[in-house]
Amino acid sequence: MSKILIVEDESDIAELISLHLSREGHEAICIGNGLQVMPAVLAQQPDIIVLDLMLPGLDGMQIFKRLRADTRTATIPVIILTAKGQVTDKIAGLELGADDYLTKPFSPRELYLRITAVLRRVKKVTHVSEIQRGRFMLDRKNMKLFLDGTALDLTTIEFKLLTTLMENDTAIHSRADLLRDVWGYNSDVATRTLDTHIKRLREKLGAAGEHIVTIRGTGFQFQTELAATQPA
Amino acid sequence: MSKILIVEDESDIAELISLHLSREGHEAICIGNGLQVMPAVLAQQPDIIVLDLMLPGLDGMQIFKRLRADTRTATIPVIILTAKGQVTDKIAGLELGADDYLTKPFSPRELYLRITAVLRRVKKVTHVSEIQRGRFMLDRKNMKLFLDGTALDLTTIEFKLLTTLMENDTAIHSRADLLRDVWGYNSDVATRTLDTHIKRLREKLGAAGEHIVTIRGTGFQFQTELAATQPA
DNA sequence: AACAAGCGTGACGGATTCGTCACGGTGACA
DNA sequence: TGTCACCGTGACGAATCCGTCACGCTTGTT
Repeated sequence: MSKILIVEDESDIAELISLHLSREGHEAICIGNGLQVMPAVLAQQPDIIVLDLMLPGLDGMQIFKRLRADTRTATIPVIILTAKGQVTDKIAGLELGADDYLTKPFSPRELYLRITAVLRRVKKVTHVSEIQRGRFMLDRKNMKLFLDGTALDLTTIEFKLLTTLMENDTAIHSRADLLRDVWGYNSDVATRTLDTHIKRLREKLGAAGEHIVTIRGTGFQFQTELAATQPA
Repeated sequence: MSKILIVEDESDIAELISLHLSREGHEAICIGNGLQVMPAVLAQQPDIIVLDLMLPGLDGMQIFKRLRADTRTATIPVIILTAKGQVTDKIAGLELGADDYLTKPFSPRELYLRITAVLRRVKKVTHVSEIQRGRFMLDRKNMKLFLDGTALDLTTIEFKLLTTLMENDTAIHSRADLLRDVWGYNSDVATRTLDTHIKRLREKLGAAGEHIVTIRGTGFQFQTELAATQPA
């Protein structure tokens, strides 16, 4: 559920949009130009704004510029509505930082799709869950490992094993810990499975496999910075 | 809040650490080597011990071995402090079961980070990478789905598909969107793959599979709250 | 009612994944 | 130096995963 502020003077259009959006589970608030837009935005804190450029009083573009100038509202996504003829010269709106635009006439469904698309895009950006360690970057969302910028495909277990190791670099992960965290084994079982997967990980990492260090008799450790090797 | 026992003879270092840790909301207790370590540990029952190996009297390593030998203290995490030069020969500490080590000089912040990392690992405190939607709870970390509290195993693709759907419930995900987000397909390809995986997901969800709704001609949608079905 | 487009479903086979085992190598310690 | 515990590695087979296809059903339209 998202809160959507609609700035539109034609009340029938506003109602139509609002009805459709609320049916899809959103909260739609409509205001015309008679009311001040900026105070309404600050009061309502909408997730997204739908702005008609063809407002009779203050030019819609002026409102838009004001929204972008104020730091409190600059990050709120805006979808612009224009009439058919305005399109070309008003695409300037996009260059000013609008997230999308729509030309009248349009179907409520179309607007809805644009809104959800924009919301998804915005929310995705702020929802990144990544682990950065030196040359390594773990992308949880896409279950990928980036090594020096190039993507590597890992299997489910490999990914989880590496994630566990990397989440606490500098920490030693005992065999029992890893078997518990990655495999869910409770009791300490004697198995070579862990070793095999460590090996497969190191293989995929190539030379960078050295970052997975064996602590003999104890377990394994991910070292972001490799200890300097003594030259001969 | 955790209780941390610091075994350190240099009082200024001990105070610095203690001050920093207490500012972060922890309870820090400092003792030097003049006092008996083992009795202090047994009396205080700390959540974690920070042990300086460079104690003048009894060797720090001896204390550490004793901590590990006693069943009452063997499970308490220990972070070892060493001077720069000692590193290589003292890594032996790790093999004896230390959870982490730090070489002097170090910043209090660094120690704090290590401590919280170890505590998190031990306490199994998981990150908040969870999505809650009605009866469903997605656990990103363990790639599991909890439905009404019981865990369901999903395959990699199934998990990602459901995650994508659930991240924006109320949004309709077009076939093209899903193929792009889950499979990484760029162009719109005609395939039944998506349908097959939707079906497999619904199967695993059982009756709750109804939460995945088909929007004919458009795509799919995850509905946290099912629309009321009209009785006959 | 007839039709077409869109969707659900079962089955199949190739590909991947993963646990296990045996064997050889390596480091620790006496 | 000998011994032993521990670790690395290659191979193998079972299980799973997953894309594809054919076919039938459903839905919406004329």
